[in-house]
Amino acid sequence: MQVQKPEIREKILATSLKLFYKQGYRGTTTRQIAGEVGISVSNLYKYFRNKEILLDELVGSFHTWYLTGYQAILSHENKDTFDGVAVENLGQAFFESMKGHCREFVILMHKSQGTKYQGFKQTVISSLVKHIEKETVVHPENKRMVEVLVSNLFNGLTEIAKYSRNDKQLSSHVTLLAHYHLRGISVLFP
Amino acid sequence: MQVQKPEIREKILATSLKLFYKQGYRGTTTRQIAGEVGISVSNLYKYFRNKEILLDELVGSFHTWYLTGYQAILSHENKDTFDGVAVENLGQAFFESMKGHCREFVILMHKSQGTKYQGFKQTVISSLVKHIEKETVVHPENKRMVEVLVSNLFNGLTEIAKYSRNDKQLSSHVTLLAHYHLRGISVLFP
Amino acid sequence: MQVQKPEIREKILATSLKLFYKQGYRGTTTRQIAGEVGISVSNLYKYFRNKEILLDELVGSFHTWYLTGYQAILSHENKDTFDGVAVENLGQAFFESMKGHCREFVILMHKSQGTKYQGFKQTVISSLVKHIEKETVVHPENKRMVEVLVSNLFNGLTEIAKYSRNDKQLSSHVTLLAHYHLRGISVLFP
Amino acid sequence: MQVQKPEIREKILATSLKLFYKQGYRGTTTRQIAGEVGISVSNLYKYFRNKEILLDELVGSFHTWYLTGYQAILSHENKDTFDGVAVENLGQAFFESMKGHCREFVILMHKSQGTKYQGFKQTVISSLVKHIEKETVVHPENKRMVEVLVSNLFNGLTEIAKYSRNDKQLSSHVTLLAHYHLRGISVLFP
DNA sequence: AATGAATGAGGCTTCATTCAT
DNA sequence: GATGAATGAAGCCTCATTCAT
Repeated sequence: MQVQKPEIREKILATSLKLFYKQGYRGTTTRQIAGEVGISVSNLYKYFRNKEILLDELVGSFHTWYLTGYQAILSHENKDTFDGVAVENLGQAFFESMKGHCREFVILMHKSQGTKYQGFKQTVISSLVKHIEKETVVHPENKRMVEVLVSNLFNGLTEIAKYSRNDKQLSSHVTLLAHYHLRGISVLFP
Repeated sequence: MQVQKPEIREKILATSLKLFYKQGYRGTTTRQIAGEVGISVSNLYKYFRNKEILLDELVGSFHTWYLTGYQAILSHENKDTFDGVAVENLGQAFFESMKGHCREFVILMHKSQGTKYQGFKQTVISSLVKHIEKETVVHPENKRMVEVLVSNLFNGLTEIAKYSRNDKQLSSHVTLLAHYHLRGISVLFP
Repeated sequence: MQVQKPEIREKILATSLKLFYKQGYRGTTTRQIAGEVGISVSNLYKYFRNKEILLDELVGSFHTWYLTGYQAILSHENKDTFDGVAVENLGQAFFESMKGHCREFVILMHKSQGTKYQGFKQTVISSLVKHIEKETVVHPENKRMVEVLVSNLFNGLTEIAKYSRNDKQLSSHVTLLAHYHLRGISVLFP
Repeated sequence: MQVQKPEIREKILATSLKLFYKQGYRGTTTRQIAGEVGISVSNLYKYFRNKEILLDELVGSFHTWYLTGYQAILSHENKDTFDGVAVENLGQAFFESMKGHCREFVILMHKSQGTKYQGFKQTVISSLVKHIEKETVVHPENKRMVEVLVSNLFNGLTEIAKYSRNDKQLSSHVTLLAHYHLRGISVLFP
């Protein structure tokens, strides 16, 4: 509850983001974070009550925001979600959802084993699957396959998020991915 | 030295497979394995010299076999690989490569962080990407995207492996995935 | 309390002797002993209640016998000790004391850390030192030095015991050592 | 990273020295060290990365220094080794080599089983034996005996090291030992 | 506000020993 | 008489976390 130096706070967050992203939550040590920041471990705990809260600060609000916007899309109230921009299509929607938060997205998707966020990937996949099943008649023996393709969609998004260096690249590759996905998906609905 | 009672040995292997599969290698403790099997931790070590060897027994031979057959496919000597069956196309090849070893495949792909197998996923992806780049002219700005799509292909295989209960399902879904993939990939080569 | 096969019993003893001699008591494992004997560890325990008792069987009687004869020598009742042979001098006495039991002697001297025999070396040294001090006037500032030389004497005996392959060699080298010792010791009593 | 409170660090070193000295490296547990120091085991590891490093800190630099000076003596470049003092004879040389490091010497000689230093004793003995054989004609049947006497020499040094409380005592006893040794050794060369 | 000191819990592994068949 | 199965205690080490200054 004391006045903390914002620079340090930010540096801790930045370093944690980098390390969680590279090594995962479990694979990253408080000692390592403190070491790279250049402070003592005990000082780290002055800024963040514990390791999980660090993760919360990094991805918590994005997590909430993402799920909210995501649900909105799925329930067709999506005209104005994701940062106030009207989303016209899948590619654009996903681009908006990740823009500026690629590392958070990757952490949530692939690097949160052992935390309360570990179900994120499954959640977003399942939601979209259910949505699709509501909208479309899915042949029972294809149900699993729909899950696979949705998983693939998010896997692709995550991979793109990993290397994207700017919005333009992100946007164009996500669009490509959406096309790839949509063209491919027709396999299931001949 | 001595051959142990198969029931327990098998139970350990089955339990480890289940837990590694669910929580990953690192996320699974010897205590937990022993606990679920219903034996003491020290007894576990009578059956398997250490934790990594448990993983070896589970995926080691599959790992070797997979990489061998995989290289054969990539170098076009693939007429008779993967269990002696002639493979006519991508779907069939991947089906043959996973048949009967779905859980092993999943563990190698997604659950081997912190072991000598941790590079498996990257290896199979990179190999295929290089292969594609040799065979096809890939526009530089699409290179990353090829990686994404290959990653997607293997992600799909892994997801299918997760729920497949019999060869027929596995075969048909892998084939579907291959079609989905090939149809979708045309996006990159308009 | 069942009838045990003498061959196995002997083989266990022989193997333990060899291993304790080579690696020390602590450095030798019951598994290793059983393995080299070719029986199960649990069977080993049918023959010997525990690891320390194994050591007892190997060196216990020699230990008692040694100390008895040794005390006899020190108290000048040594005319007929050590295997019924009259000992005329130091070299002969020590030869008699070790003859046929070199490995036991070495184990007692150097390889019994962590057992009730670990004080053996210190005991024999101290006894002889006290004896000398009773027999001779030792200048106070030389007292420690007497201990050193006695320790040296036993160290030499142990080293000779390590490589001696027959009684003749043992006898001659122990005699040499005694001469070396006696000639050298005069340094203290000029 | 950080410099620790010297008191505790020193207390750990002192306690380890004492315990290694008394019970050997293997016979001493981290629990025991921490217990005697009055800290938790985990705290011990804040000061020393692992058990072997504790030993290194205790004897490492002495070990290097000793072997260097020792080789110098053996190759007759020994006029000015061991702390810059010209050594005129064996006794003086050994005194210089041990001065101020008696406990380290003892640990290296007798208490380092199971560590990288375990060959020290054999090394110094073998070196000197080889040196003697180069300088002198040793009758084949006496070769073993030379080894025994050299072993005895170092055993004596170690024993003296064990109780020596000051340089004067150390010096005079080492000198006495050298005389004892040289006078005794003439037995082999009559 | 910052840090060195400290720790309990838990992770992997080995060992001597017991038990049921 | 022999053995595979089983175990508790202990060993080394790391980690997230707390406390006193």
